[in-house]
Amino acid sequence: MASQPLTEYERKRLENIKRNAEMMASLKLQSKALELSSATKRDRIEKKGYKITPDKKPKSETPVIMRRSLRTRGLPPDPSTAKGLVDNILPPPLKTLSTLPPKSPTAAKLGPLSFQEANMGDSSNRIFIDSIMDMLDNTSFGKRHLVGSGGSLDLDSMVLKQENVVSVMPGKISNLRFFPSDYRSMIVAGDKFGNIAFWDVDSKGSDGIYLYQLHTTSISGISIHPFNLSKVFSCCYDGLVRLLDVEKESFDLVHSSDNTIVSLSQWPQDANSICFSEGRGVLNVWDMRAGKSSSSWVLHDDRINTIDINPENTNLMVTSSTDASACIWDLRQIDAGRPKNLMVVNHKKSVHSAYFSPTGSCLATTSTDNNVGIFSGADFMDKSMVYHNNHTGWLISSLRAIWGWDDSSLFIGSMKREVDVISIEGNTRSLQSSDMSAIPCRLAVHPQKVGTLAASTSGGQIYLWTQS
DNA sequence: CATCACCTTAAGACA
DNA sequence: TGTCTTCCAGGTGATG
Repeated sequence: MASQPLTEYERKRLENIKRNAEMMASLKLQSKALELSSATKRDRIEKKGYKITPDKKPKSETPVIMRRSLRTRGLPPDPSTAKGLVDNILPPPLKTLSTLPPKSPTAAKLGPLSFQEANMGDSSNRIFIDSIMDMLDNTSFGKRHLVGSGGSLDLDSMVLKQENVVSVMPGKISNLRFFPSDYRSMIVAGDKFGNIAFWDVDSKGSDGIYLYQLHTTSISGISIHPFNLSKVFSCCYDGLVRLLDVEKESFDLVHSSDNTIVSLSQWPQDANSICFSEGRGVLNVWDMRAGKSSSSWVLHDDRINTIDINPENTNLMVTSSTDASACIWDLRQIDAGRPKNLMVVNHKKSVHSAYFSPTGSCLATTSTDNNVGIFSGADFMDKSMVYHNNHTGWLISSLRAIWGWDDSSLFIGSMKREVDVISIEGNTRSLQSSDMSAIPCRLAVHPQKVGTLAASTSGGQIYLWTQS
């Protein structure tokens, strides 16, 4: 501690901070359970009404309330949130504040989290479990990609029905995925409060949304194994990686780190390994059986935002990084202690995503330098840069171009509250709907259902586009 | 060179 | 309707 004399003001401020810290510490655990039940009900009750009329909600409180109570009660143990809380009480100097909350490595539970204690919603764990089980039992795995159906997708037939504008969770959605099931449409989404929501789209009833808090800060990645639907992983800036275990009715702890975990991926042919990025540029390959890292490489100079494995040649991995590059690696060949670098894509600014196309023969990158890079042809040598406004600021999740159901087009959210569709030739069209009242920043396509696309917002909503 | 303060931005809550 | 808070982006410009 510096030995500076404290002014009256400063002393008071410190008291407040201390008080807050104590309050948070004491509430940390129990408040979670408390939140769960209280917030839960509200959320659930509204859900239906909210679902149908996203514009207004007269008497009933929307789930958003939950967000508020969460923070007000000091649930979040992490420093950044604590800072915000203190700021509310004492406006002026945030300067010293940043130093005050000792970077506590989060108060996350370092162990499995039961459905019971993680459930933030009103929905029954039993129904959730049954739904998942039902999906596991009835999903068949044929060819994963509907390749070759080129041109079968008619954008004009894609619609956003009003009932498919749904508020599934309180916070900004940072990630979403479809379960790769031809039997059922189920979406998993993660938000900035560490919540994971499962939306069972086909359950048209009042229920169908299951909300769990697995983490303490923003979810940074979700991965579902393409052929093993029970392998649902989540990772978070809080340094944890968790795995859904339906049979044990819990979210297991796979790994905990002092560093942030930024992205996560799996190999199509191997359900016993995962890989995730950690801190500034580190990539870990994790052996699930051994319960430890089997490889760890520094691949970038800054955070790795996405990791993607080539579906055709699973030795190829592509990473995108804040260091303004995206790289393709050959995992078979180790070169100077790390995988051989086959290709570097240079952008002028941070690269927020890099994804292989469904056939694996193309690559798409998205950067805040306002370009979407498209690479095709032999060794991805045919390159084109398509201008696209990717400037989101920090309130909206960065935009990421994802591939549709074949190699012909990319989908990416637009600041104009539209979903832009970029053809591989570089032409841009867009999906528009007056029901998209917010920016659809993160997207996901249903692997088995052509024309079914989900877009998420900073307000916890999902727009589900379908083919009419 | 590394760290820090500050600003931008959209969206919901609230007055 | 206007105002206020958000907050792990990222650039810029100042400071140590």
